[in-house]
Amino acid sequence: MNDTKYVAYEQPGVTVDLVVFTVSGDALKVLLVQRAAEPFAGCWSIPGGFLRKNESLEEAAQRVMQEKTGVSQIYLEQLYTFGRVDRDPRARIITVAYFALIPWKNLPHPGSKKVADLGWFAVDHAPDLAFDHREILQYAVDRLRAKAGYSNIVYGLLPESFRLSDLQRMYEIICAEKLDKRNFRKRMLATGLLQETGKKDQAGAHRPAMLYRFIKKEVVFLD
Amino acid sequence: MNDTKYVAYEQPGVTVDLVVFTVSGDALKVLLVQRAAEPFAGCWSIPGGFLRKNESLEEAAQRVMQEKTGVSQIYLEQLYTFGRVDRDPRARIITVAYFALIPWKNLPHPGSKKVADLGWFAVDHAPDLAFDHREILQYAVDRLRAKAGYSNIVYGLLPESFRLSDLQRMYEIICAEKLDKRNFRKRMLATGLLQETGKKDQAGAHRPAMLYRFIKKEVVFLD
DNA sequence: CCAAAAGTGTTATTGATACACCCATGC
DNA sequence: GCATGGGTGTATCAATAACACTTTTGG
Repeated sequence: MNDTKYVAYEQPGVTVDLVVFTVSGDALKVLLVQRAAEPFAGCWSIPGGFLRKNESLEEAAQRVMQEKTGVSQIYLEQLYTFGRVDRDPRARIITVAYFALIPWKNLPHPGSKKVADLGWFAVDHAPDLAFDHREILQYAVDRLRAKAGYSNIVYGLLPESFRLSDLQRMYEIICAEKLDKRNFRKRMLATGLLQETGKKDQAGAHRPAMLYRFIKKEVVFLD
Repeated sequence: MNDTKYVAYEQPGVTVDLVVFTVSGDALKVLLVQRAAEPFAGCWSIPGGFLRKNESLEEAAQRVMQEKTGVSQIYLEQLYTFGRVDRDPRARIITVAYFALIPWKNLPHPGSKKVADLGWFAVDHAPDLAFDHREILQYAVDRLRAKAGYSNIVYGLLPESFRLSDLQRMYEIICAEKLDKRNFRKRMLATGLLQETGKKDQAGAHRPAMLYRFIKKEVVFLD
């Protein structure tokens, strides 16, 4: 870094935007906020906020997450930093985008809440978005899809314990392709990342399923 | 993004830092600048500069590259944005780090130049670095090594035309492992990304080598 | 007893790895 | 003629992909 002027008033604004994913029903969904003020009043957008003096980028992202969903300590990953000169018509703003994964069941009021101006949208049927948020969303979806293929990242979308068929459903929904049950189970169990809980799920008129949990609560690259 | 205050003087400074790699001899090297002023005066650091009002992040990175090496239009990729609160003792600064690849032969005065306060260092023997630049460098090296494995990214380190043995050397130096010549050639030619130039290199007391070029001048994922 | 999801192995195909000799040139 | 790097093919092994039936439960 150079020692050019440390004049803060010359500096752009810095925000943190959060692409929050969940899976509910049979769709990958993203959390959006309806804007109240101009520009783009009434338009949907990705939730975000300004970086504060005494917090790191990661802390800002966790704070925004907490403010919007009431949930903390979830999986967050820095995605990309967007800095087109005219991306905000009011002022020069650069935004550090993060993406987050959260199990549908862990959300405070699953489905019913409909807090004020927040909404969950299937990523394939999202409305028009403010600013360059369409681009940010697309970037996040691409990254999630890619990363699902070579990591255990989907653990962030599942509750503490789950059936192998739940896990398979996550992969199928995220990557939008059907998988073979036997090969899938073989491969997953071979990773050594899963552990039987000993408990069995019982819901529905069929044979009960063994419940599993992830041994590591962090992203690991497979193979 | 929220509509909280657009007060620029509350905002952190934004810089762009550039981890510039090249391969020379048998080592992966990085470009460093020796700092003149405090803090960390005399200490080596990653080159960078403040983001200007009328340039995007990418443009700023290309400008810094031009300023430091005299080279433009090279492969640049955004790496990560670093924002620890105390990463700069003077003021709150967040930095968007990029990494760049450049063929040793394309540098203005290969080796001899030694422009002022610039130097090339083997990444495995880099000196202590200012600020959090050690962390940034490590992040860049990890990314380059990983990406070499599943993309054609090394094209950025080679001149327009090159021998297959040059290409193999790049992989071996970057990933620090020896590769089998026949398997390597088979795999590379199978990607369909290489094209014979028709010309042959002639340098040295041995059979001349066919020169190849990359068909695509962009990063492509393999397999 | 019927519907619905759980659970379980084998074979075929494909891709990855290991490995050694002859060739063209400059000196 | 010898030293130097260029160029080539095959056999083995490992990973992946394709594929169908039996089990346990609730109603």
